[in-house]
Amino acid sequence: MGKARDSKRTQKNIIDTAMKFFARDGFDGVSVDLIAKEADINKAMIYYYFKNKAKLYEKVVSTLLDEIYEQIAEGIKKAEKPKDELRIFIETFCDFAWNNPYLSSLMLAELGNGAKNLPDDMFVGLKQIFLLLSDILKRGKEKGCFFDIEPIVIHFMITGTINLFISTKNLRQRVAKEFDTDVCNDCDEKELSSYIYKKIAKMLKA
Amino acid sequence: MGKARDSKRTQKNIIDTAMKFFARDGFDGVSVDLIAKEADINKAMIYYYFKNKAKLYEKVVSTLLDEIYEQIAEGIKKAEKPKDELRIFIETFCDFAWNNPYLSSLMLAELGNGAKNLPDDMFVGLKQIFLLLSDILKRGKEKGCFFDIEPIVIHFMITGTINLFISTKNLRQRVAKEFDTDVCNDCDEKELSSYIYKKIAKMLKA
DNA sequence: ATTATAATTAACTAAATAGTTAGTTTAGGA
DNA sequence: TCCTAAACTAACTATTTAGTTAATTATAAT
Repeated sequence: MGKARDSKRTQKNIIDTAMKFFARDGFDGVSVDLIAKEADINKAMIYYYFKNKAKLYEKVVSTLLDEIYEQIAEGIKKAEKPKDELRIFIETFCDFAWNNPYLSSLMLAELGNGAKNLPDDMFVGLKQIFLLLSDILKRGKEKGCFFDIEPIVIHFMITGTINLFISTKNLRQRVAKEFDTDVCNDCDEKELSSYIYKKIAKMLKA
Repeated sequence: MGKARDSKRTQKNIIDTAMKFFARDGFDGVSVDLIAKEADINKAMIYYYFKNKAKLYEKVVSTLLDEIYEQIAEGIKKAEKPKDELRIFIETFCDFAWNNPYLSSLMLAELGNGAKNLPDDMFVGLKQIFLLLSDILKRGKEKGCFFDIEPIVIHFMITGTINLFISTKNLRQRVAKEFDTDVCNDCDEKELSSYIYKKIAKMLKA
């Protein structure tokens, strides 16, 4: 029944549980005791494998950022034109965030507080994703298909919109129930990414 | 030397100090003891005026949201065409957030965690700001100047971009120092808002 | 089977935390 | 001047927190 010792599994179990609660309540909003209890392991195991709470948090964030970076970088390879690269960037980011909703909360939290929970050499993960888009935009500019580019602003426009949309899923439902305002509650990730791509592409045209 | 008793001033002092630290460290990242110490008042005064930590936080958030709402609503009145309303919405939001940088961190934090620190009747403040923009877009659509609108997505695009840009000021400086990537560090709030307006306006055109 | 080592546990500590309480000071109106 | 209510303080409590420790169990190689 899966109670045999298995260090890999214990570690994954801790990371997954920690991710869930760090995303919901933030670094300071979760206690190590709670993570241990929810993961159904002894608290000392967290210190055994991750040294301390901060290191566990780093592991959680870097796990997510590495994964999404890989997926986007992989996807872009298939593209030919900058416009396709842009579309794939948006689609892949959206798809990943949709299926790993903890990413959006964690990214917003870290960007919102100046990455204060991440050590200097760790927020590189955030930067790498930005550079991926920045390069796409630069190539597009050189080839004459994108105009009047401020990469960091465009980056926030795309990733910020997606992260906010995904992390406010419950909030938007509350709004829609109490007042009848359209807040795209039925919208799925394909519709979201295609709308954003369409709009951003238009925005960058000559 | 301003040590005379003055309940209004004490309360403002508490709110201002709390705002600063809640914005930097989040609701769970700040202790009431710290706020009291930094505000140089007795901790019991916080409970005397605000009942508890959660209520103080609500007061901080609603203070900011009410102010920005008022400023935008006031500004929009002067506009004639929907395009001007949109421009003023962006300019005013940008201007306010630039001069009250705690707003951006707090908004991102609340949106990122589903407003879990706000009671049901309080996230209305967030919604009101959205409705302001939503109405502008609706009017613009009726008058034929805006096309293919998803108000909530456009809202996140505008406010998300501004909030991220402002709350990452330090982060962007770190990035720019270590690697030479352009992340708009010299950009002021006028340039930011005019760039965003230009891009969003183009995006919404027929 | 023995043994070394990796995985796991229960029980602990010291500090920090939100919130309370009982009492003291101050200002302003009667 | 005296009285009252509002403004303020110091010291406290009960709980939670991150992190530790010493002892125990399982595993896999010899």
